[in-house]
Amino acid sequence: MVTMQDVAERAGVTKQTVSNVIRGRGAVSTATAARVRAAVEELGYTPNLVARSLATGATRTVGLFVPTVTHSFYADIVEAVEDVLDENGYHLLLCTTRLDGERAKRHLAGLTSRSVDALLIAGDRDLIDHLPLLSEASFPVALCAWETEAPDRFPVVTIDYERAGYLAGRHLRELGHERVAVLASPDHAPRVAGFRRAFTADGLAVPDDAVHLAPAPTPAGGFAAANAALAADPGLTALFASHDVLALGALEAARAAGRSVPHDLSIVGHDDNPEVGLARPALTSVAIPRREMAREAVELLLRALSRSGTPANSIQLLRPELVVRESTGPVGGRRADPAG
Amino acid sequence: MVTMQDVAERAGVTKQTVSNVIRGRGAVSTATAARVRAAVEELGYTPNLVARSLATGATRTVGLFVPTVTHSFYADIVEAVEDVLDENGYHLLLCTTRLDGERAKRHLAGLTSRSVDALLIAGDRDLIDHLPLLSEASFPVALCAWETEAPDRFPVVTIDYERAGYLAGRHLRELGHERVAVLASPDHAPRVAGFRRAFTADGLAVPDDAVHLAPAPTPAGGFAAANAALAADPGLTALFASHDVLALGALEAARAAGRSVPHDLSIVGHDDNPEVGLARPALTSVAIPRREMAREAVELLLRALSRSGTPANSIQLLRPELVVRESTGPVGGRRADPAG
DNA sequence: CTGAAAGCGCTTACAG
DNA sequence: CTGAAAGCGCTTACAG
Repeated sequence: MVTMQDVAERAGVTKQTVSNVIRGRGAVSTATAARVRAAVEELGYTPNLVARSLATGATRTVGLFVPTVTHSFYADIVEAVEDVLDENGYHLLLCTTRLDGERAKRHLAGLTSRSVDALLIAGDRDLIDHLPLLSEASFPVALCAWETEAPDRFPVVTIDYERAGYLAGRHLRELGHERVAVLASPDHAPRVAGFRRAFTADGLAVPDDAVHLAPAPTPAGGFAAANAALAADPGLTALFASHDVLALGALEAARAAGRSVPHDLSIVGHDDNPEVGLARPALTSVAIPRREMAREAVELLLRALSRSGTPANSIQLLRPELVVRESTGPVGGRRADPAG
Repeated sequence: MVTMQDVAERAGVTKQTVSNVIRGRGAVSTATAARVRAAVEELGYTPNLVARSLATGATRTVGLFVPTVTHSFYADIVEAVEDVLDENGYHLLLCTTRLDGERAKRHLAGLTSRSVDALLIAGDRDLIDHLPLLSEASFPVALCAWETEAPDRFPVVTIDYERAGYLAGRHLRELGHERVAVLASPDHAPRVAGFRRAFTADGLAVPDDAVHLAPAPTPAGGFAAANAALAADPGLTALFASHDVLALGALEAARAAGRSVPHDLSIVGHDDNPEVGLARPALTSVAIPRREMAREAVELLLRALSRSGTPANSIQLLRPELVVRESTGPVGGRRADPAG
């Protein structure tokens, strides 16, 4: 491979002049610079980034941990992270942990070995036990998409999940619903709490036994939970699913039970995944700004890097937004009027 | 940071003895090794991978280009690639090109600078114009998931897409269908050709005007194409969609046209994406072994690396498989008999 | 504006 | 089985 030394000889200068020209630093006469550039061109020189990293101590690479990339939520995060990185001349080292704590730990150890300038961990509970390993890390670390129990050692950029649930609840309240149930995943306590708050704020309550845990975070799980909810209280007029996939199952359950949505039953989801717009009826859902969240988290990291300091140990909450579609309507089963 | 030299001093040896112990190479007495290991432990030493890379010339990192990660097809590929890499002690540098040729080119240049040991490009037409840059690459490069015009300079691991289309066609033929149409994306010529071959093989034909290009690779695009197909030939008994998303739109179109699937119209998709099992009726589709394909491609690369040679310039085709579900049935609209 | 020196932290032959 | 030397290809002060 052609080295900086080769270019230097070709241009009749020393290698650090070449270095100066390439980095655009230091003072180099335009004539010399031109000669160097010509030599670079002729030789097809391209700097060895590994050597540069060893000299500078920076790899211009950021590590990202996500549980998986097969969910649109994390896929969006990965792409948003990559966008910010790209804008700033950084590369992305990706690790999906896939419910494998050992694997997560192994990769963590690899990254610690100075191959990464900063690290972002997106909602990755596979890593929760290994996070202490990072407290001695020599590079900035941040957490994002963390709904519960974020270790307070690291800066966090996440969603105001409690408010997300609240928005869903308030929407249902505004439509007049009083008897409602929740289909929830175990990890979604904050959004469930927010949902309930919207009712207690009005002097109502969502009793504990109206919260139905889904056996799995899948449509089938939502189907089962919705059936359970409907069986427990046939007088329900609305359902909040702590995740869209559960809501999709709930739509099925409503159909199976002969209940028309939203006339006989309103359903609100959470996350606003792309597929929910395709459901019939299109699902009302709480949209959470995933890409913005990812951007903020990376920018926090990059800021820390440029100040060569540790990031402020803060927690930043992005605000969710309710997206009203067709699956929610006023209590009482009034048909919507097609004409405006 | 603690260095190898620090460990050596602590253990009372020289640094290359430490190096030997860490790499498990060279002959070191068990007593010395134990002392070194103790020193490593006490000091919390972790080797600097960048320095090692500079010395060895290998980064143990493989680059992967994909168009996006938000499609389950590519998400699966990314995870499969990562699995193989992880099993072999390699890291993943990910680049999603997102229809941005300039960005693709920029990243390509970055990787060329010796920061990667090998490169895998998965079905990425954003890079097609920049592939020549890679012909001088000093590391092995492979292509996978390439349906058309794969440059014959690089080894390719892909799907026998022609056969995928053929399987769809043969299935329909076996069910007795003769008047069929195709909903296609422009990039899917091979699968369309395979589909047509199943008919010409039986002395029938799928005329050119029975191939309808979808305006977009979305359900809406499939909907429009299916409507066009049905309008052009109301006597159609079956539809082949070159991609599942189009098939999803076709299901809608059938519903809108008052045609029951599969009784009045059979529909076959392609790719066997996870969501098609959730469609109603569940979609018959051609499953393509994406993860296996990705594994093979990475293993090819890794093999080349261990032989420190260039990979054989070959093309390897993985075989697709038809998955029959509910959206296809015998021609003639006979209702399926629920009892065995 | 340009050049000589030292160093980043490791590994690779090669002596002993 | 262990150590002294050279080198991987850059960058960072520092003279001139």
